[in-house]
Order: sequence, then C-alpha cells, then structure tokens
Amino acid sequence: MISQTAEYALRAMVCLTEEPELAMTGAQVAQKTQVPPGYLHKIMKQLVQSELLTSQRGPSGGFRLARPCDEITLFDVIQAVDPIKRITRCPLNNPEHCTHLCPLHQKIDDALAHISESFQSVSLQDLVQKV
Amino acid sequence: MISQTAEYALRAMVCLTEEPELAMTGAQVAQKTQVPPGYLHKIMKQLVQSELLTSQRGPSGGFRLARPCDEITLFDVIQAVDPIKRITRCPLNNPEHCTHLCPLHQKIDDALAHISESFQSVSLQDLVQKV
DNA sequence: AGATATATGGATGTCAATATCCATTATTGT
DNA sequence: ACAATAATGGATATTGACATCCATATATCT
Repeated sequence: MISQTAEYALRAMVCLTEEPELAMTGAQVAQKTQVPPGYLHKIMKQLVQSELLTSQRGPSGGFRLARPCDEITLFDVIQAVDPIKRITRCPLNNPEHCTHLCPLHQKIDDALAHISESFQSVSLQDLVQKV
Repeated sequence: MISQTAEYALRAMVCLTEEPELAMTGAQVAQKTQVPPGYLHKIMKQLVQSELLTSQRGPSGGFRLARPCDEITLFDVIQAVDPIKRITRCPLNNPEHCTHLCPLHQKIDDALAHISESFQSVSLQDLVQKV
C-alpha cells in the first residue's frame, strides 16, 4: 500500500525533522532509521530533486529540510518518491467509461482520493509534537 | 496502492456478478476483463480457495460466485489475493513503540484502517446496480 | 467408453522494485 | 595546496510480482 521506498523516505524526513538545527549525513540518517545506506542515498537524491531537502557536500555537510516542517506533508514526501496515481480513465478501454469511470474504478479512486487528502492533512511537524 | 493482481481479481468478480445465472469459463472472463488468461487462472484459483468462487471442471463448467453478490465485499476480494496488512508494530524495532506505534506509523495505519473500512462497505452488488 | 472441455498444478521466463558497490565530484578545514 | 568528508552518479546484483506455457486431473456429452 505504501511502498518500501516511500516508507524509507518518510522515516528519513521524520528523522531530519527531529533535529532541524543541524545537517545530518546520509550515513547518520541511515543508522537512525535502519534503512540500507546505499539505497537511502538514492532516495535522498530524489527528495533533494523534489526540493523537499537541501544537500551540502563536504565536511559538516549533509541534508536538511528545505522548508519548515509544518509546510511539508506526508503527501509531499510520498509523491516525491512513489506517487499515488489517481485513476483518470477505466483501465479496460471501455468506451462507456471514457467520461465516467465504471463503478469499480470509481470506488477505488474514491479511496485513493481519501488517502491523498488524509496524507495532505498531516505535516512532518504533526509527527514530532512532543506532548 | 491496489496491486495489479487485486485489480484483476476485482474485475473478474465484477464480471461474474454481471451474469449470476451461468458459469463462465476462465477464458471468457479473461476476454471480457482483458486480463492475461494464464495469469487469471492463478487468481481464480486463489478466489476458489478463499471460498469466494466455486469452480466446476469439464464441459459447461466454469466459475460462479460462491455467495450472493451482496454478501461479497471489495475487501473480501482484495484480502483473498493481496491482503491489506495493517501495521501492528513499528518497523523500526524501537522499544518505545512496542505498545504504541510512533506517530508516523500510526498515521499510515489510520489510512490503512480507513481504506479497509471503505472497501468493506462496498459489495459486488453495489457495483452493478443498473440505475 | 471415448472425445472434448475445463480447471488445476508445476516449471519457467520477464521485468521493475529493491539493494549493493565503487568511482567521481564538490566542499570544508588545516 | 592537500587531506578528509560527504553527496552524486553509474554499474551491477537480488528479489518478488507479473506472466506464460504445458502437462495433468476431472467432468460432461454422445
């Protein structure tokens, strides 16, 4: 439902949210999140390209959130690495369903819409509230 | 989000719901649903094993719904072939999160719970209502 | 009984997601 | 300038989902 890649990306983003002051290296994030380091690097690169993270090479470099943590949602993270694709047309190329989805795919898309909305409503900040 | 296998299974079940009187062969279902015939057979087998379908070999054999279409939900079909797995413990083996999920995984599981419920609330009959 | 139609089962192939590894590039600090 | 640190990029496994194919078992019809 949530791919391994998206799960890893979310862990990494939460990890960086917890220490907003300092840049963390890929290796540090990998260790804290228990994500395979090499694979994590690929994911971090995607997050940088999607402008959710900034990166800095060299000593004392690493990764930081590109925006305040209350302006990044779970949806943003998921879409960056493994997008939720809404259903826009019936997979069977049934001509009747060009404009209206058939009931089956309408129901599935409803679920996708709901998930998208609920992930849009949760920011990284919401996940690290120390109560 | 919904695997290809689950999508195929749903199409097949809807197809059989549309003609509740007669048994359809795998080949017929494959043609109507545009699912690869060989692969569909594997899926049909799973649906039979899960007691959502009955099967009959030999001439004039085929597949039928095992129960009335208003007693089979989308959730039943999905769980039979590619189950939605709820999150019961934090994937990081963080001891703090043994009893309570961390906020991230709690949010993800909330989404899984909601999807499960919404698919439980839709029966095959709901998908073939001729309005 | 024999021929035909159909589901079932097992072996195998293909491809994308996941994962590893090493070389390269950029930045910092001395 | 040099050495050390860290991200980036590319090549290469590994794995599981998806798919194909053929042989086998079972039921029906004549």
